Amino acid sequence: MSAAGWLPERVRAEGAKRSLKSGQMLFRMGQRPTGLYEIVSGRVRLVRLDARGRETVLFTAAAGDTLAEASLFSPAYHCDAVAVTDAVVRLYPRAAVIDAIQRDPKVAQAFMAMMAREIMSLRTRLERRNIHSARERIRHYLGLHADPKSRTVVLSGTLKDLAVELGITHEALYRTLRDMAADGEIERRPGRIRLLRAPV
Amino acid sequence: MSAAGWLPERVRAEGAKRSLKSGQMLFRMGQRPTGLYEIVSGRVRLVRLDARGRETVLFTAAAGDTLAEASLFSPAYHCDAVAVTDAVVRLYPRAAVIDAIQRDPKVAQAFMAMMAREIMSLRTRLERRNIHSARERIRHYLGLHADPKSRTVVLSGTLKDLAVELGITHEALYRTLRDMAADGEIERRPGRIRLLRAPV
DNA sequence: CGAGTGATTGACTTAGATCAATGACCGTGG
DNA sequence: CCACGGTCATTGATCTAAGTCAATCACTCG
Repeated sequence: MSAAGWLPERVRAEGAKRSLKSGQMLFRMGQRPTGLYEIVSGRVRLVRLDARGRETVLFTAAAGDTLAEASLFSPAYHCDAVAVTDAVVRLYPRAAVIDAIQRDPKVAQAFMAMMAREIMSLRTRLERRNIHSARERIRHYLGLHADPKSRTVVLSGTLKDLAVELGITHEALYRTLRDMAADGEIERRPGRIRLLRAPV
Repeated sequence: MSAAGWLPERVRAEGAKRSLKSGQMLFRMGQRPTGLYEIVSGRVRLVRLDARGRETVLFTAAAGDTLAEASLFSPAYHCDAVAVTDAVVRLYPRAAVIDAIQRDPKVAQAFMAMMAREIMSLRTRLERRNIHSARERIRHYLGLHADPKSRTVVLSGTLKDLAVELGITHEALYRTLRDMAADGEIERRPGRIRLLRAPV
């Protein structure tokens, strides 16, 4: 998770929770950034007006995601943030975060490591989206998330969530899993999937 | 670009070019990281053996991409890197990079800002892949890449490259652009596309 | 006990992938 | 200077995997 585990206690303690109703704005383009947001629950969208004047979604943040890291280094928000569900966020004040990073090399190091990991993860997820076949996409996901020892993937959320992550409909996911199980490629148990053998 | 423009001259000068033949390994999982790679030309893949023992692609790096940032903070590579075309990379030694980051807060700041921007960009590209319709995907891209004044997108590469970025076949891209032009939504000129009016 | 959601399966439709062919360029080697 | 091989751009025809719509069952929760 890109949760703010890298932040020192001192700063974490300053994190102020804020509740948003669905549709409510968290911040607006052009405003001076107030800090780093962490989504506690619900979903928040980063939205920008494009060249045509239409709203275009840059990113939909869900629980655990961190928002507006880039704004830490910039004098103004480059997009709007609006809650798409009722949501709770935690705000870590900009000054406190920057101060912690500059004061303590350990914190800076941890912050950079976290961002580097986030980049890796995003690149892998993007790579997965280059795969056209649903089955291959599922294999890509399972192969990388299975525990090497037990060859088992513990599902963190629902199958519907997984379908969203994979970029396919939940129906397609159900059907493909069913087929993979029928082919003896995987074994299904509630909340987990076990890889059985290499496909033909 | 995530090019290493944030690196101080001193370190940049130490960057040693290395040429790879297609298929050649750049580094292997488990090895001690040597530094930060920047792709000059060609393509290099990050590959890992998954739980099933199959090779799974984590990321395909192209010119301008930076490789193995995460390994800067880790004692061993977590995957293999192999050239998929003849390629040229530049290596910035690990010690020099880390030293520069720790010595100069400006460099650290720039590095963090670069990573934050990279994260934003990746998230936006991932968001785009959630869009199912090819036309909407193209709109998303054009809307965000058009110069707001001229409403014009200057294409950096070929249309085939753009199709890859969008995750659709080049045929689908050609056809959709043709249709959008016919509908008066865009205007095409060699190497650039101009947004005309909001779609119905 | 309804209401709400996840899981699952069936039927039907379609956007986009695939396969194929053509013309425009472009560098280059004889 | 030109023919040849290679890539890009483009369009047509065809096919199919996956999306869409819809219904059912199992659960959980207040």
